[in-house]
Amino acid sequence: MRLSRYFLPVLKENPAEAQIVSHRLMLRAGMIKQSSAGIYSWLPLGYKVLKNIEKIVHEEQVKAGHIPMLMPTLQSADLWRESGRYDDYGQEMLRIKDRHDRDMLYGPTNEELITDIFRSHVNSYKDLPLTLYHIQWKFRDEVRPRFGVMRGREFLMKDGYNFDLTKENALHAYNRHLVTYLRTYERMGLQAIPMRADGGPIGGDYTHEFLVLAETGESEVFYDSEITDLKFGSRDIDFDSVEECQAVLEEFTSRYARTDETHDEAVFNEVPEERRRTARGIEVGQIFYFGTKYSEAMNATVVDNEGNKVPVHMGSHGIGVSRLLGAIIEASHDENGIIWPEGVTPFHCGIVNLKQGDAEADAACDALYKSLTALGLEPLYDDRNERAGGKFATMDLIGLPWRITVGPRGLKNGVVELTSRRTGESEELPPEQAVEKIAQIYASL
RNA sequence: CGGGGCGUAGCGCAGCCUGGUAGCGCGACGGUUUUGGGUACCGUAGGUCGUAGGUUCGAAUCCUAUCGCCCCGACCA
Repeated sequence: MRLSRYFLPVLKENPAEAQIVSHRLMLRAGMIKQSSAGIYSWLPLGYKVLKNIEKIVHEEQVKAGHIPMLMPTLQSADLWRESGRYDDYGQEMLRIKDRHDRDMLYGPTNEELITDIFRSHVNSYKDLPLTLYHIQWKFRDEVRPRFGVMRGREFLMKDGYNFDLTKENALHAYNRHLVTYLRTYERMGLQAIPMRADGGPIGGDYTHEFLVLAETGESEVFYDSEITDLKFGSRDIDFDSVEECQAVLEEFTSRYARTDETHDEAVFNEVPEERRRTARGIEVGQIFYFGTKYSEAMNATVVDNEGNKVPVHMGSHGIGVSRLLGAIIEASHDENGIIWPEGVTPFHCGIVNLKQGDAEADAACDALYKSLTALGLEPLYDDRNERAGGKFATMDLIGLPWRITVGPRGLKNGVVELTSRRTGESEELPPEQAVEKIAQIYASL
């Protein structure tokens, strides 16, 4: 993409409404525009990152055998009356009447809908196990939306639901989700720590929240410092293997790690003092096993191998897709702007032409652009007639992890400059080597 | 929902107390200049001061109502 033809409304000054760094940077980098309290338009750059995150979530779910689908945002109140949550949910639920005066609602979550779909079409234990998920917009009418997309009223969320014959099978699904979530967050350049959580209104004894450590996090967290040394890495997991998934669960959840909701000072004090950490965290996902709570209320049953009608064991699992943008920025930025991890960056690299209009520089940039594109990479070429300082400032602000700087001075020696946004380190290379190096970096992800 | 604050040009703000021709910086646009980290100068455009009502000869300014937004707290898959 040529910047002169793109839509990237960057702001030089900080908008008054934004207090925390991710919100400020998203507004300044032209990623979002507030439409009303807690509701945002996603401008092209923000939309690109949102789609990249969504893609990673999909890929990891599909790898584990979970099946994508899509349920509507607007739901009938009837199903919610059946589960008993129409009255329980309170004012957070946006209630709407249609022209026939029927009660509708903008879904804050989808347990009711998915359970209804399940019971309509699944009757036998032979159809289990089954895990369905979707990535869809949700609406929760928060009393006080804040922190930009981190606590909006409208937000994009992946929510998945597993249906199993037995508790054991459902717990395997739980573990499988834990594994997929660890991989998902790592691919986005995040360390998200599974912490024992509170069941909340959904209930359930088995639940973990995934927390990204950040000063601006809403939850206070307590953990054993050994846990931050754990990496999932590129290990291969057989998702059908109960033992393998269970082993991952044990590896990642056996050390102390809890939010303030479940924190137990006495247990915490058993951790050696030098390893005890207190910090703040951003919740970016949660997994639940809640047994037969919804299946019983909504009559979602299967016939087992002895001919008995039994309620299915269920769990639900969520990832806050839109919230992740804020979380990633909170975890990865500096005073000049965002620093995107390679896994989610909106463009693979930037090309800065220091002297627009100089025939040699223009030609070198065009050539770089072509070679990168030919390799399947997407560069953002700043071809505006701006001064170098302005171009650098824009690139730093929008946070592309790699930048190729092209100017007449370097071209005289046959080199361009390749700069890492994260470290700020530069090296001078012939253009084709710079392209190759970037290609290698992305190929190794 | 309790407490606090703010709505004046695209963005950031001053002016309001003490009523009298609506300002500044950045940005945009045109030009000159400059060109390796937000260059300098000249010029231009852009606001019925959130909205409605009231007081007044006269309201951005005072009064009332209302809408919106932000912050702290409570709340929160």
